[in-house]
Amino acid sequence: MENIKIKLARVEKGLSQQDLADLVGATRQTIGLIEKGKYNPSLNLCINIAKALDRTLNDLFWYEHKK
Amino acid sequence: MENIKIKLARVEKGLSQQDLADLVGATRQTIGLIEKGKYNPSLNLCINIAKALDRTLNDLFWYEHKK
DNA sequence: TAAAAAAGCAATATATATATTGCTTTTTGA
DNA sequence: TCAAAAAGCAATATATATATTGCTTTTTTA
Repeated sequence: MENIKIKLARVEKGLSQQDLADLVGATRQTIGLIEKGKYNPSLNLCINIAKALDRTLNDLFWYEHKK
Repeated sequence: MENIKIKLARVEKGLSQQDLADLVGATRQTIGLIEKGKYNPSLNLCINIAKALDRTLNDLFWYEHKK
């Protein structure tokens, strides 16, 4: 499923996918696919994205999983 | 650097590396290297580990990064 | 409403996470 | 204190995240 949280946080900061990609040292395509929920990104990339968007891992990548 | 948080949470639940590996569908070696801080695991694996240990991503993988 | 910017899509190449195997060292418990 | 379990280490194999390139479609804006 799409990761709407990243897209929202990104747009909220007025960044394009390319802008975010540059900030985290990734590719526009990679960012696009992560937002589309078609990737299983590495922890480091997740952390870099979170920092670039002033969010935490939980904010962007954690959903309350029912026990 | 070592990820002491995972090791602590794992031992706290009385699990061996092999036990945790089985729970998350990974290998003992992979768990060991993650605990040693020598891996850049995938988001999915991080999420599975967090769920298996009843923790969140932030609990195990997020350090307060100074701005 | 048209041009520019942003985003989507897809194929191939490359880097690296993860598995597998086998052995050694450390830790634990009877 | 010693045997068994757990963890460390290292080499090779495999799967997959990510990059690269090029083109198309959608969105934005003047």
